Amino acid sequence: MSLRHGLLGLLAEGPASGYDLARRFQEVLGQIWPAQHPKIYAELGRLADEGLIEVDSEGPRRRKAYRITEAGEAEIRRWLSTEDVDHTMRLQSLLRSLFFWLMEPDDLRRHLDDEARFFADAAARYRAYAEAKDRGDFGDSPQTRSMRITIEAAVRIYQALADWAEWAKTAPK
Amino acid sequence: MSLRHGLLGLLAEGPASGYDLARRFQEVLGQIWPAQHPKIYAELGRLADEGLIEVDSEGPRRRKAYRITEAGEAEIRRWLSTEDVDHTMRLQSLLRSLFFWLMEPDDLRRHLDDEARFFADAAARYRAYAEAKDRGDFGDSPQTRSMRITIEAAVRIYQALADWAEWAKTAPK
DNA sequence: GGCTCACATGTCCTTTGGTACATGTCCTCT
DNA sequence: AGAGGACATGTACCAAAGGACATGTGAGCC
Repeated sequence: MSLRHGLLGLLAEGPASGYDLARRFQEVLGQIWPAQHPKIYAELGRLADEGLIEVDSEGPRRRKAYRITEAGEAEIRRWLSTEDVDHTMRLQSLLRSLFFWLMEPDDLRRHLDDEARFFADAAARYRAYAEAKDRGDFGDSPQTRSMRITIEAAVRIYQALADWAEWAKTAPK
Repeated sequence: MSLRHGLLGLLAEGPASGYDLARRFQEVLGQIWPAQHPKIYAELGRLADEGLIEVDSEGPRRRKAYRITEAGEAEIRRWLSTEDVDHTMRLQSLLRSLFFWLMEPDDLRRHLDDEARFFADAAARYRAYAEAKDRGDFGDSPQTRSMRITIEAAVRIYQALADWAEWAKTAPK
């Protein structure tokens, strides 16, 4: 359960509403850490109950922005420095690849083309994002520097998968 | 829900018991597609109810091996060729990297060392596996050729992440 | 003034994943 | 003969994820 810590971490950057957080999850973490708004609102409620965050302001359209508390900041730091990292990935593309031998050659080629395109597009998208950051489009705070590191990981993973899909086309059937 | 199709795919290679399947999931797909035995037995029951698999043989120690049926093979093929791939990954390492700015430099360095080591070890483990396959240690069936492709993906992803962790150490804080 | 759209928050229900617990069986070693 | 360990299957429960549905609000435009 690290949605909890994902929210705390984002709130450590500054106050935000559930809506804001849902959008940030979607934009930055799209495929890498999906989170739907129902889960986010529910978790925010729980975090507030436990005193890890508190209501910062209420705005128009029932908007409710939260702010991290000292207890919350202590908790996210504790998580970052003492909890073990969960390294599971659950990549459906890899699970499927185990069963390529069941596919017709034509289907497989099409599939690998689609996969290569998808991963190359994703890599390109994150690469563009990285370049914008390097140009300074988003300023140069510690937060953006961390984000730059995250983006770099995304670029490298997607590029590795794109290369893999291309390589797989040449592998003996 | 692709545990279902993971099981069907593995059973397409030949009859196996829940225990066998749990071990194969653990060995080959360890971090890439974890599955606990309770889920596996439950899913096997459902697959049998739906006629996608059937009991092949009963052995000592209550062992029950299943065999894929024609309907089951049709279903796995249908899944492979017509269902969209789910590309979500949920990599906790990347989520955490967003919050590196909250960590003390010493903690962060230690963390990146651990991450680099973990990913490099994983890459090495899969690389050794790949080499054994290339030497022909596991024969040369279509199934092992598909497995070789899966392993190649694992090698590339883990290597990319290991390189990333090393790179992150040099990135400006 | 009314329409539409983005903003904003939530409930409810189903599926999936994971942990704990429980049980039975055969083999090997001492 | 007995102990321990790997083999083998399951139940029960809880946490997490995801989709469907519902509702209210302010801004901009025609």
